[in-house]
Amino acid sequence: MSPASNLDTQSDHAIGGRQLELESIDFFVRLMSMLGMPRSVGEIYGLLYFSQDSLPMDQIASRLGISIGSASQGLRTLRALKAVKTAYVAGDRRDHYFVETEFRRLFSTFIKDEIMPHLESAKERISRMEKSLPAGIEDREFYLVRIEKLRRLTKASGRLLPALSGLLKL
Amino acid sequence: MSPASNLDTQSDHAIGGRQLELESIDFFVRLMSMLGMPRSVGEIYGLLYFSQDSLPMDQIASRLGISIGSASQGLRTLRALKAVKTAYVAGDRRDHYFVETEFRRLFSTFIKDEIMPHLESAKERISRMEKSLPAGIEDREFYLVRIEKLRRLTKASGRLLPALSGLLKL
DNA sequence: CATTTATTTCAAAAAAAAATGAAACATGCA
DNA sequence: TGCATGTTTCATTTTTTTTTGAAATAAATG
Repeated sequence: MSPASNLDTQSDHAIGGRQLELESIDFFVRLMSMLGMPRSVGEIYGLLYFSQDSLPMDQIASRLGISIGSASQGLRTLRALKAVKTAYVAGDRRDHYFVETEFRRLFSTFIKDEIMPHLESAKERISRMEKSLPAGIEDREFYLVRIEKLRRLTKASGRLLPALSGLLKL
Repeated sequence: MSPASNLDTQSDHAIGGRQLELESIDFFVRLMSMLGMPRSVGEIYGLLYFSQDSLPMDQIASRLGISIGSASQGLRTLRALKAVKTAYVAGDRRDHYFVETEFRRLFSTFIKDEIMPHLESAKERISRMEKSLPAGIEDREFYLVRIEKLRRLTKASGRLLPALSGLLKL
């Protein structure tokens, strides 16, 4: 049984071939999962990536064979990442979604929203380590050196990561 | 109930205070989980990070309150990442583990082993997309442009990521 | 303003990932 | 070689994450 057997086979118009669509979904499911995103998020982005028309939520759900709950949740995630945007379509009250294809911007949001907050709390945690170091401890130097290493790691990451998307010359 | 309530409270010698140890475990559990590693891997690294002596597997397991199966599996992962090394201890046939603290090297292995293979298969997938593009398709240009964008993304990532650890000035 | 249509929310179910523990396998030692 | 100690493996259990589906909410339309 093919992995895509539950994809809606109707409404195939305006799609550059089912095979391309499947490859795209596969591609982005893997990419998103590397970034810790659930399958449905990759599926949605993958579907939209090769879609010329923007699509409403219910069509996304039915084409992918996922529930509207998943689609709603997945689209929320993608909106937060600025990975999809909505288009107005005259005479239709549904939101129509299309992808942001500038990966540079996408990663930049991802780093800002998903990584930097962790780095912030890491800094606090390192301060707590220093405080929790008993006063008259043996080999105080050993512990201080290792704590300092962590501080340098977070400092360097905090500088490097936001610069990363800028280096991405696509 | 404290999150660390199942940590072994015996054999507390040679540790710079339980609090420091707990903060360290907490720190690395989060860091590793950002890299998609299971909790146990972070726990082990966190325990070893502030340990002056190298520790055998059974002590790691009992101090963390995890099974030896988990410890074995976690140490295998850490060895593969070159994040821990083993030390010979005279008169003891057990392997004794200690951490590699050069994060630069650690990340470099991580990128090479966990990311680059995916990039490789991504390239193949992009080629397949191009092939699966129907010959006489309308708006061929639209699809080709999007495919090309993916290719540039993988190219740029393939160059940037391996260079990353070099940029990490710690 | 009642009705239809679209979307979100969230408890429950399903699926996926991780941990356990015991058996199998190694390995050093008497 | 046979025993004892240490480690890995892997089927099972537990935990965590994701999806579902139905109810609640919101929002446009006649």
